[in-house]
Amino acid sequence: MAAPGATILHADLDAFYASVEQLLDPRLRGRPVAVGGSVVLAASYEARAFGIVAGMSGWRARRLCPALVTVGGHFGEYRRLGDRVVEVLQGFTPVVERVSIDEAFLDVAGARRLFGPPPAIAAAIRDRVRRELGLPISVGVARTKHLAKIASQVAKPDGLVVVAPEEEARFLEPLPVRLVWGVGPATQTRLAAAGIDTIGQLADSPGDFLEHALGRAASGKLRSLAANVDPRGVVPGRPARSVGAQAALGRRVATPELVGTTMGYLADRVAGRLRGAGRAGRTVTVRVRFADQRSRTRAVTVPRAVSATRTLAELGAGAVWHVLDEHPAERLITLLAVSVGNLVPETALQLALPVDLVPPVADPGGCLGARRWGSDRAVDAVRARFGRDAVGYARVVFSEPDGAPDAFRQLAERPLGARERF
DNA sequence: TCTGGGGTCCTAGGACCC
DNA sequence: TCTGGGGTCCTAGGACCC
Repeated sequence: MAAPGATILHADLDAFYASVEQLLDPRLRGRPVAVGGSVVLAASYEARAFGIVAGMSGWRARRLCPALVTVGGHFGEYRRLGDRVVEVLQGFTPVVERVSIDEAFLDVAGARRLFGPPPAIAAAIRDRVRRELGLPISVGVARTKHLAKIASQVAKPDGLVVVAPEEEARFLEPLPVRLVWGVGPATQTRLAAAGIDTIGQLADSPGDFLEHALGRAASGKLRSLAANVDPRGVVPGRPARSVGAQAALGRRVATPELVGTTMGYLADRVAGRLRGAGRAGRTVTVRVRFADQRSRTRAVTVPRAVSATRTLAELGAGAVWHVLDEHPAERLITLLAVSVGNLVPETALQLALPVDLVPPVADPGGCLGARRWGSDRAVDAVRARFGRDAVGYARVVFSEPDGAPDAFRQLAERPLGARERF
């Protein structure tokens, strides 16, 4: 079998939010820019030179760089420009897998006849995104997704790196293990303790050592990187496997009112997205974080998939109380989260079930859910016309002035299915 | 002065069935 | 009845990524 050749591209916009801000306001170009308020969501490369990184508190960032320009963020523009970039990519091939708002894989194997060899396509993409949208984008080209992603990281900022098949080993050898997908701070520390800092050293270490240190899956992933076999193809439009939402609460006493209101708010968000995508889920998982930052999760799986707001809120609140009852000494909580997994398409059949077929109590997602689903649909329709705030739960409880804006939440959301456009 | 939110995948153990 | 093996589903927690 012939080698497939380096046809996988990973395209990654550089310091995306900050670059958009510099695009919108020319006065910001060349200056250290941070997007966000109390927390830095993104930092321009000029700001990164001062050691400022995403996730840092705004307070600390300003100490590191007094000249830092902090901007609130134009979240609608991020989404619009991210979508435009994807349209540019899709002009070269339909095989585009979007990973997040600012990042995508492409397989250009079928595009060579029209647009030339993959490195030329990568260069053309960079050129068009720069000229038509005014944004810097880095691209990695290789035989596998994994390697293409590493290549784009090496290419940053504003660069292009092509890894030819015969150069793979030499390319990887000196790179830090941290660039490997799946190696985070914990694994990096463990490897460093064993004297392993580079991918080359990793490739030279015995397989059973890796398996012992990292577990079967992670070591297998590393081995396949070293051998450069990556079973994952580029899959356009992979649907999400779970949908969730969380709310930080400060330090609050867990009262029935607090739990009920918060779960209502979170269920409203999650169930709304599920219905918007025509999906429902059977497993509801909640997370409770206590004042000491430790958290507990609890999951319940119901026979019939749920997408009604009130049903989800009730299941979630019940699970939260299970956790709280198991920790009677701790009454201060700092965060509540709910997530729905085991997703299935929401069929019309589910709604058409006769109301007297199954008792509602035994079937939280079904018949009772059907009636609720109808009123949820009415709310969805009003919101579609007049906006989220037109009807529903009082959001004012959760939108503290310097908390994450609602638009930012929506940016982090991943597409659920065909009906929900990214 | 330790910060936000939305996800994926893996592991390990238990329940249950054949 | 006991022992063994295999498969599936579920739960809780952790590491990691954007």
